[in-house]
Amino acid sequence: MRSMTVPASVPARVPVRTRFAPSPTGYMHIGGMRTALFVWLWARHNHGTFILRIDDTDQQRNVEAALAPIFRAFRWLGLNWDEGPEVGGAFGPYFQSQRTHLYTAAVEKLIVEGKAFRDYETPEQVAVDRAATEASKQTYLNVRRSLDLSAAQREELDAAGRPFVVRFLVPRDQKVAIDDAVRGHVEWDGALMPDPVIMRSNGSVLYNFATVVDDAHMQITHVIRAEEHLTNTAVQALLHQALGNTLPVFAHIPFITAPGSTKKLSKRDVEKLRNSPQLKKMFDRADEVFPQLGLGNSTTLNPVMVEYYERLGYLPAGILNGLSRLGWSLDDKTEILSLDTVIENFTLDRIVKAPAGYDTEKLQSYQQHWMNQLPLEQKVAGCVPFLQQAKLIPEEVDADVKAHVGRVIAAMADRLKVFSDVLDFKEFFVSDDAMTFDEKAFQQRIRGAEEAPGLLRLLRAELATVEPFDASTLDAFVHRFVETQGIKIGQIVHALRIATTGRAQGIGLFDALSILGRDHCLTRIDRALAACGT
RNA sequence: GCCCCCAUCAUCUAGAGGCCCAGGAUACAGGAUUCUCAGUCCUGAUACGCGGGUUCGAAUCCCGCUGGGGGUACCA
Repeated sequence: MRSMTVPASVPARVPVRTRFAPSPTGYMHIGGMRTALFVWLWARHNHGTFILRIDDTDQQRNVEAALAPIFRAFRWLGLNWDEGPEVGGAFGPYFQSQRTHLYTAAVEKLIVEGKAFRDYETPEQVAVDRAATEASKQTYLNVRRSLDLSAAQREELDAAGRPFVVRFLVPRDQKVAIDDAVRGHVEWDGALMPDPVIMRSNGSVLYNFATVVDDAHMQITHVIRAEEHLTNTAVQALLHQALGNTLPVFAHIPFITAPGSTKKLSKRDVEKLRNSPQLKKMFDRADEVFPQLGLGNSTTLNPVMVEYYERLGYLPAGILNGLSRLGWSLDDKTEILSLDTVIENFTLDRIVKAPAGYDTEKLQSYQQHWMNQLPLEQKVAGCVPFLQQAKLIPEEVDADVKAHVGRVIAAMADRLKVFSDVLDFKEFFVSDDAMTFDEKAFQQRIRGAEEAPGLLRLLRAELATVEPFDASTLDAFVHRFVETQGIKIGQIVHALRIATTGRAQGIGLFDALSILGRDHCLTRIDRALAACGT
C-alpha cells in the first residue's frame, strides 16, 4: 500500500473565515444554535468573517417561511453574519439551491480527470452487493462494474435512458488523515470506504459534495461543526484533495445530549422526554405562559427551539452564557461570562471532547444572574410587551402605567427570572373583581382559620385611616396591630396577603399593599370577607 | 456487521506526571435571615468505569476490556 496521506490541515491563515450552514427546517434548534455560536465565536475571536450559508438542497417549497425562525434566532441573540442571505458578499449566492452550476462544473471536472465515474448500477444490484458483504462480516464496498463498461456500452445505456449516479472514485490504496483542532489526529483507510455518490440520478448533488465545493469556493479556513460529521470528513478531505483545494482546518465539537440522556438532543427526543424531571418544568411553563400570550402551547414552541426562550423572555446574555459553557470553559472557576469575555477567550483547544448534556437548570441560573444585572428601566422595558400581549395593560403605555409596572417589578426583585414571570403577578394588573382567590389558600388561612375573618375586619377598619399608605408605615402599623391584639404576626399576615392579592405567596406584603393602594386593598378585603359568608 | 469518536461528582466542568486522599458551578440536603415565596449567607454529601503496564510517583502516558455515542443513504 502506498502510504500517501492527504496533507495535514494548513496552519490557520490570518483572515479566518468560518461558516454555519443550516437547512431551512422551520425552527432554530438550540443545539444547532450552540454550534453556530462556536463557529461565530471563532470568527469573532480572530477578527475574521462569519458566513451564513443556506443548505436548501432539499428543494422545499417554502424556504422563506422555513428560514424566518433561523434568522430571527440569530438576530435575537445578536449573532450577526458578515456574508450570507440579506447581507450579500463576494462569494454568493449563499443558497445552495442557487449554486448548482458550481457543483455540476466540479462533477464534470472530476469525471474528466477520471476521479469520478458514472455508475449505472441498479439500486437492486447495489442492495444485493451490500447484503452479501454484510453476511460475510466485511466492510461494504461498492462493486465498480460500470468502470469496465466500454464507451460503446455506455452510449448504448445512455441511449436507452438508463439512469446513473456519479460516484467519487475513492483511492483505495490511500489513507486519509486530518488533524482535527479538537480531536487531534484522525485517520481512515481508503480501502474501507465505498465510493460515495456525489450526484443523484436526477442531477442534483449531495450534501457531502456541495459542502466541499462551497467551503473551497467561499475560502472557508475553519470548518467547525458537530461531531456527527466527523465520519463525513474522510470523504470530504479526499474530495478536497481531488479538486485541488487547500484543506481547511476541521474542528468537530461534541453534540449536546438531551437532559438525563446520552443521546443527541433532537426534536423527537424531546417529545419523548417530555416527562423527564428537568424538561417537564420547561414544558409546563410553556403550557402556562404561551396560551396567555396567544402563542399556542408547548406543542408549538418547546425547549429545543430557540424561539421558546425568546418568547418566554429569556435574555440573550443568559442563553449565550449557557450555550458557551456547553462543551467549553474558560478556566477552573469562571462561570459567568459575557459575550465579550467569551469572544476574547474562545479558543478551539479548550473545547471539550465528550458530549455535553443539556442542563436547563444551569441555564436557568445563568439567566437569573443576567436578569439581576439589569437596571430597573430595562426590566420594565422587557416586561411591558409581555403584559401587553397578555392584555393586562393597554396598548398605549402612559407614564402612570409605566410607573406602576416599575413599582411591581422593583418589588418583585429577583423573583423576576425571565420577563414572562411578571405574568405570575397578575394581581397587580387586574381589577378587584377580576382578581381570583387561590381557593386552597383562602380556605386554609381565611375561611377555615377561626380568628382570621374577625381580625381581618378589625384591621380593615384601621387600614382605612393609616397615613401615609406606604410600605414602611404599613409595616409599622401591622406590627402595632399585632401587639395590641396580642396575636402572632402569622395570624394576620397570611390572611391579609390572600385577601388582597389572592395568593399565598408573592412579593413583600407591605410592598404589595402600598402598590395596590388603599382603595383596592379595602375593596379586596371586603370581597374576601363576603366570600367567607360573614 | 464494519468504521470512527468519547469516558472526572446527579449535571456542566478544572485538571496536559508530583500543586489533587481531585478544584469551581448548578442541582440536592441541613442551618441562619424574613410576613410568604424568591433570594442571600454558612454547612454537608457525592466523582477519576475496570484490568494491566511505564515511572520514585498517574485522574493525567501506553495497551486491553467494558460502557456510551456517532457514522455507515441517490439525508443533512
